[in-house]
Amino acid sequence: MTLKVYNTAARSLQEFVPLREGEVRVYACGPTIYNHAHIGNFRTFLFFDLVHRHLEYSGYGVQFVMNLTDVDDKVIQAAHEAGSTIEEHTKPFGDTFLADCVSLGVWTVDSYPRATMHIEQMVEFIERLVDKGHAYSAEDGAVYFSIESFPEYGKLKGIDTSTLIAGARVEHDEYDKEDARDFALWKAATEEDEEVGAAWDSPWGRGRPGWHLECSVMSTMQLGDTLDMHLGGEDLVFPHHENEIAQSECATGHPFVRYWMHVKHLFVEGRKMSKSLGNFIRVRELLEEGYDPAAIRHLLISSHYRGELNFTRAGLKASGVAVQRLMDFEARLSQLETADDAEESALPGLAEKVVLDFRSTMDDDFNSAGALGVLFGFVTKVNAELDAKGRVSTSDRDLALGALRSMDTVLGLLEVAQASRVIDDDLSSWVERMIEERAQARASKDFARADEIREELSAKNIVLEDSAEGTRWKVVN
RNA sequence: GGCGCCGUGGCCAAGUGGUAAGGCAGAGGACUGCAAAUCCUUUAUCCCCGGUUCGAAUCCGGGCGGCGCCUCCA
Repeated sequence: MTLKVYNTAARSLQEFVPLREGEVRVYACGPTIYNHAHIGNFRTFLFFDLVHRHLEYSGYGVQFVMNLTDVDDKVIQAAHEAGSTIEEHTKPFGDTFLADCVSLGVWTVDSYPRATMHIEQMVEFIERLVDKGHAYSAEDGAVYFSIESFPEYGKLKGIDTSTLIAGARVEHDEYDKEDARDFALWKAATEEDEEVGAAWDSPWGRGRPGWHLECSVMSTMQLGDTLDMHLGGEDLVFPHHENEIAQSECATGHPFVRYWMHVKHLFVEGRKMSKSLGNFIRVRELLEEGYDPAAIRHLLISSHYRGELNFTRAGLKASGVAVQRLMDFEARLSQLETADDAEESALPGLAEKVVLDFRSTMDDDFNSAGALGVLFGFVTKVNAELDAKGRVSTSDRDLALGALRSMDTVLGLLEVAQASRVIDDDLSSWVERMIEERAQARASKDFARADEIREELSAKNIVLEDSAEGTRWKVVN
């Protein structure tokens, strides 16, 4: 029962051993808040959440930090186009991002540092690098990291740095780098930067931090020189994370990250999500269209994070049905009438086994797709047992329910589904009255009236289920 | 060009050496006033060819097909 994670740096599965026993310090590269987050972002953030939840579930003390990038080229450009400052521009997107997280059940993390709040620390960090000979200030007012001073550069991505010069289209001409591969730690302020409030004083004049810097500074500041896990989208492996390693290890003298994990980008309707294709789907839109947030969550965690995932409306619909099955199962168990003189059932055995299977599947590099399979297999077996037995003891029922809820602390599906289906008391009492009226109609064999009531409720997404114990109702999305 | 990934039933998706989890959809059945929910039954030569092995979806080689990164896109 040990956690195994795929470490990008090793390009293989490794047993997870944190620096300090029982504690895990995680840093995740969050969004750049220049626009609303899209579902691709959320595949990644939902994976972060799965890691967060599973680590806690496994008994670790977790310190989880996720940055929000509020100053970089994209932010500056967007603010400029909107005629506002970067602060004004990013504020609402930061807010809606956190709101989207709540909608999809992404747990709050310990800290959401923003680059603009750590300019001073970044300047100090650069000074350390300059002092140690890993960085130099250039004529153009920028400060660059010297790749040559860090022979291990390229180890994360597994590339030979010498190929960078020949092959890639490296930034050139307008910069005064000593080596084309060097990257900026500090950039001199342009007129545009000043206009949108993205310029600060520094020993090298007015300017702003390079994008890679914020993560190195904020992560080591809050979590220490060596992080247990660093997470991000696959696009960040190079150069972002490679550069973070270079900066951090040169500044601190310690290994930066023990385990790197990267999430594969998702597709939409079979194609890459991109501006040119205009196929961005924002979480906001889906929620406004009335899709169940739990269905979105289900779909985004239904395939392994390193595998392909093609996001489609059809898939979302299927996920919605799957979530409903889970909800129905939870309702069946929690509303089950138990009998303490009931004969022994298979529930305790099933409950114990499913949790073990679930854990070991999640321990296998956060295999959420496999874990869902384990969960749904449990649903079918328990339903069958309940059909066969009729009545079970309270303790057997509670064991099954406990197993279900235990697994959901990691998956968060019931959690999100229930949160989005809150019904007010007025509606609730109205439904109860209608059910009562229908019961009378049925008792007097007035099935026409009974069906009429069912229709009326159905129009409001309320479904009735008749059973031996009476009529239950539920809201479906 | 360099580095890398993927190809499992109608759709989605686990499994990575011992003869195929799970979800959705379809068909049939049980139950039901009708439904819903639930259960049962039912649908896979695991892209192709060759090799290793007692045994491969799983390992190796080749082929075909799809894709990613190498551009401050999660």
